[in-house]
Amino acid sequence: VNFDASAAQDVVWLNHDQQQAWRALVEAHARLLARLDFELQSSLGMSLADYQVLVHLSEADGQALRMADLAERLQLTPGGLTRRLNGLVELGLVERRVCPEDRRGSFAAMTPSGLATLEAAAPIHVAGVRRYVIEPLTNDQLLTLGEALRAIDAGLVSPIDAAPGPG
Amino acid sequence: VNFDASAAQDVVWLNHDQQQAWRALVEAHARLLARLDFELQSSLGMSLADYQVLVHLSEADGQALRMADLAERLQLTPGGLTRRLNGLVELGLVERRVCPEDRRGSFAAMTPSGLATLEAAAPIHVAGVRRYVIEPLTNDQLLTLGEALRAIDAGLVSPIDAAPGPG
DNA sequence: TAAGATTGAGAAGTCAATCTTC
DNA sequence: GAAGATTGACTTCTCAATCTTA
Repeated sequence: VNFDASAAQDVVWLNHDQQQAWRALVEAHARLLARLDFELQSSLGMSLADYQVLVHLSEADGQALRMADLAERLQLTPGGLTRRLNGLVELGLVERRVCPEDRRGSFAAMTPSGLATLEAAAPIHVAGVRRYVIEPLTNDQLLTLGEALRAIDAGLVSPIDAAPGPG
Repeated sequence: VNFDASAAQDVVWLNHDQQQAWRALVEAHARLLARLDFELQSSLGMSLADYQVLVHLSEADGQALRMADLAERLQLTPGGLTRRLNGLVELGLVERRVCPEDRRGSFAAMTPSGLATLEAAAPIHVAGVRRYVIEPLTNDQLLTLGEALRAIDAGLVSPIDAAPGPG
């Protein structure tokens, strides 16, 4: 590991490659998600955010998840998920169910209409991912991209309690 | 859930590696930016969004940029930039200047206080980028990550006019 | 008392309309 | 009329407070 022991005190700047990689992450991500959202929106009137809810539900047992569980997968706060689900419930794509074993909790469950909508949206979304993420990359680049991003993610799983101090 | 191929004639699904890379991009990015924002917020009371404004201004000639130019670099709409700048102006970190050559336009210019704030924030931000992006990766991974993301970005520069048709 | 979900208040962005200047 | 910037109305999220059940 390339560890500068004085890093806590001395600012070590970013070299060119580091700067480029970091900025590319921010910029490419923003443009990519905007494009994928636009394509779903303009073809089916559906947001990428709502699509993601249906994707996660479709992968769950019984196509239903506890609110807290779904919120974690979507990286949303509880309040945020409640409000996002309201829209999906009004559209009839998802329904709430009481949890029989813990009546504080509730399930978000995909409806048949939600499944049909997901099946209509998935080809459009996947085509976008292929077009903008898969096709521009070599197979090697794709593999390393995934590896690198999972390594970054792994370094972030610790809870946010405080900024790392010099100790 | 497995979708019937008849639901989408020419849809080529994503294989495991493709799926992993795409999801890692979304999830790692979200966690990373949340963390970097949190660290700036908790140490200096500054948002990552405001920090980005100062960074772009600091790199410009005269440490000032036209609003439209700055909006494009930040991937913001004109209205969004106007509102973000309001906050920075109230804090005294940025000021508006009339453009002498085209009085429709205006400049966003960094103030001395803005520069001082940027210089205080930069070490914190850079330390976060190093900690969460640079250090978890090998040098080779970092280089390929940057290459791959720039390739993705390059495929997205075309204007958003319509969803790509079957052609 | 605490945990799961929702609600009120507010932050920060978008879109469309507007005002000013070209 | 068109371009640069701002504003009004709205969307979608967060945080903190609340309500319900464990």
